[in-house]
Amino acid sequence: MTTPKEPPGHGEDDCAFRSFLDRVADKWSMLIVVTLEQTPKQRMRFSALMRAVPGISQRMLTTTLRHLERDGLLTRHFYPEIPPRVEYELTALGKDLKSPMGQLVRWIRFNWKAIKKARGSFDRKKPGRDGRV
Amino acid sequence: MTTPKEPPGHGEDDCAFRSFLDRVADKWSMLIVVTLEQTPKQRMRFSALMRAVPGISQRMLTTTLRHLERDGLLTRHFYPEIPPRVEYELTALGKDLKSPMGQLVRWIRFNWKAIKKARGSFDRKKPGRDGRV
DNA sequence: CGGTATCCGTTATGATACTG
DNA sequence: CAGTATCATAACGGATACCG
Repeated sequence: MTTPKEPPGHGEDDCAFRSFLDRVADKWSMLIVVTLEQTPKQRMRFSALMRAVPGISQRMLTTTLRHLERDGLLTRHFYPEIPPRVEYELTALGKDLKSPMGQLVRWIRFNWKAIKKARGSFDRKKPGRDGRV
Repeated sequence: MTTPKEPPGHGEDDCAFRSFLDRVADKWSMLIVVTLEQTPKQRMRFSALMRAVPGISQRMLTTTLRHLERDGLLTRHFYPEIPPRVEYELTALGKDLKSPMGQLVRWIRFNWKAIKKARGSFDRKKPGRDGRV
């Protein structure tokens, strides 16, 4: 974002808000937060997260975890053993976020069949306009 | 999404879920849905949305509205007057979504100062690692 | 194990110009 | 007014290789 143009009538506060929306309204961020929410131990190792969030690449997991750490939503616990062990845990702020985020994810899980159906009928009506699956 | 590669061990259901997450967990989608939620008339014209969602370009507004329409979250009412008038309104599904989505947006509005602060202290500790605003 | 660095194709998106 | 079309660019994100 980096304050692209500052739309008139809105200060940097609004722009900052947007940059957080960008971060929080992110697929991987959501999946990681709800995954950490659900684990009984409250903490998960890097490799465990990798397995728990299917489809994520090592690079995206690292990147997203750093962003979440930077935003104060989780903490990284590094144990310099051999082999090294790293555990991630939601902060108080992160635990507070898991409720609204979890609700949204649950909403999608519950309603995606309706969305799928809507997409089907929309594509049938307007074949050439937005046919991308 | 277009079913990119189907990560092993997960059916199309999971993949479909992801594609909806991608769509719903989107900055512009969220801002549009919560904007439509808040308008008293329940409906908004294209130009009104353009004004209500500061910073969005005409192209992104059109694109996002089409996606939301395709997903069955809003309906497009076209009045072939001169000049033409188009109004957008949340469907029942869209109105159902506005609650979890609104909560998330409200959470960010309420907590972004804490996030801002967290970012500041993180960047002070690790200057070279993730300096992007 | 838990990363980091790099390459590189795909997608997202802003700017601009044009139209019914 | 409410788009559509086109272009250029930035950002995303996967694959791969290497490291402490």
